[in-house]
Amino acid sequence: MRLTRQRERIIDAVRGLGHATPDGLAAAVARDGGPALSLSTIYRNLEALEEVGVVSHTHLDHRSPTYHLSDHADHLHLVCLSCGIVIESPVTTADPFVGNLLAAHGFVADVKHMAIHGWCAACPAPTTPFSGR
Amino acid sequence: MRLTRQRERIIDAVRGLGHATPDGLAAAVARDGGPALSLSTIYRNLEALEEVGVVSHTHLDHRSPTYHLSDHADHLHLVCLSCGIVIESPVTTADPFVGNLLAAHGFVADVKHMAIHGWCAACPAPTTPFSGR
DNA sequence: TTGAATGCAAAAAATTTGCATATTG
DNA sequence: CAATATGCAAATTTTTTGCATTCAA
Repeated sequence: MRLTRQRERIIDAVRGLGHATPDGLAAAVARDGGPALSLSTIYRNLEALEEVGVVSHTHLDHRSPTYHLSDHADHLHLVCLSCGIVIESPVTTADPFVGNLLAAHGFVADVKHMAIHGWCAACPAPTTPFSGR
Repeated sequence: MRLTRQRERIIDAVRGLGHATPDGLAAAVARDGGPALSLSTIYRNLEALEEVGVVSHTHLDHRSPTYHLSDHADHLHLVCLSCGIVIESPVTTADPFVGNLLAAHGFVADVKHMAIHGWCAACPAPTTPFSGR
């Protein structure tokens, strides 16, 4: 795999943003001084860099995936359905749950792949057991 | 809210499919004998029916949302990243996890909103702690 | 009758793909 | 030099919106 200038810039941008969408990366890269990168280059490189293990992605919502350096992948994400804040929590928080799933279904869960949605401490959670929204 | 013929057909289709994407519903409704429904009607009605509490949606993947009757919303979903199978598990499986999140972050989790991804009993899970994919 | 609902077509938004050109190793 | 990457534009896919027409209550 070649180390191109655009790949370096993308990696730097991912590092700088922490959690970045393809679109957000395009904007960040455009801000770093160099010429803008084609969106297709960004998409193709995120895929390539993920394949090699440099970055990984999570779904914070049902829209764009967000990318981060694989070094920084040791936590799961909590997203508030009300205010949108993203909280990071150590994966160990989910250990008992992961254990239950393994015991009950033989299912090996990767709780980091998709964020857990709900309501943060600052936002009022619906009192009625969630209507599913 | 009016009970239109198309709404009845959509509700029937949701009931019949169990987990249905807007697109899948369009196909199912087209198969029930009557005339096809406009996709915009489907989208608008799913939103309206969810507002009223008749249906709710979950994200099994990062693409289309899947809808089900609210009656049938008492479980969380496990999706295999390898074969795609969808397993339903009682929400109580997540109780300890939900408790941890509340204690540690004051976060009220709705574990049903997004599916938990991982590998089912029949598929080999990556040995290396997941690379994030 | 009349406001809510539908259908259709066009607009958006997010990715993906084809292909000629440029670049790394 | 040769294979890999890039840029651009066009094609896809999914969802949303405007508007004239139809329909349930």
